[in-house]
Amino acid sequence: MISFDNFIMEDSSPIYLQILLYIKREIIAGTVKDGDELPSRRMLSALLGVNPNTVQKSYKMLEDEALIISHSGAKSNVSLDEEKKKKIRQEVLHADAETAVRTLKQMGVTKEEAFALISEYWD
Amino acid sequence: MISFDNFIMEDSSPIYLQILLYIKREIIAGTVKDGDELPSRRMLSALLGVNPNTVQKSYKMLEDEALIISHSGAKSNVSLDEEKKKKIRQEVLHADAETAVRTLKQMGVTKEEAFALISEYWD
DNA sequence: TAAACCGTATTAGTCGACTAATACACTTTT
DNA sequence: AAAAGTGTATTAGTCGACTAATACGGTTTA
Repeated sequence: MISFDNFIMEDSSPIYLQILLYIKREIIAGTVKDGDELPSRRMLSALLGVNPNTVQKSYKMLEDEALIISHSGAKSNVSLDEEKKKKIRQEVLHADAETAVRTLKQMGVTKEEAFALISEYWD
Repeated sequence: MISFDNFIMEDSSPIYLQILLYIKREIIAGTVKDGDELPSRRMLSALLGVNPNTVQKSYKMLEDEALIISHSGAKSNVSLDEEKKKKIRQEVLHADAETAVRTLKQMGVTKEEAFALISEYWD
């Protein structure tokens, strides 16, 4: 069962996108594997304090990307192979790194200062 | 006059916040200094292709934080001292670094891999 | 001085994100 | 078989972000 212990809700970004990204990042980390069971829409919505429809929207998008499979009436499961993993790794990791570099560079931070910052906030 | 050449509009985040953050990051970079002139609401909205009210909202929030001063009828100007600069540096740089580290760590990236990633996307 | 720009404000409307309540058919569990 | 949980769908409504059009008075500029 996928854990949402480390999920932190931001504002200024749609919740359904945050849930979507959280799951994708867990897939990249390898903590979520092929066949893993997802929490039900109702359970997760109760856990996060959001509406079931919001979770449903996240799950629907994941299903449209063929990253999960929903069996009507039963639990939903993760569906992964190496190709899919490589694809979302490229997609999410790329975007996150690019965004981080772009904002840091805009603020005039040098590469060495960036390393120092990363180190500082890593622990 | 503040330049918006490097401004890239994202979706999934309110435009008025993106403009606000862009200006704060330019202040941190030092490319925007005390007394600098801001583009007028109408000019910037035309440049970015958004509604004048959206820009007005960004400027109003900057004025509420005393980072800019608006003279009714005339141009608006940046208002900075060392204390303000230190404060927003702490606010924005802190948040950006923290977000970057949190997402990278969630994806199972090690500190060394993070350095390699930053290096890769830096140029 | 007159034109052109400026900041500010108001009103109305659209649209997406999200909530709320409910229903139905299917699967699993007891 | 019955109960509980599940995915899916529908309808209605709220709320914030954003657009659109317009107006007014002050400042700058030619």
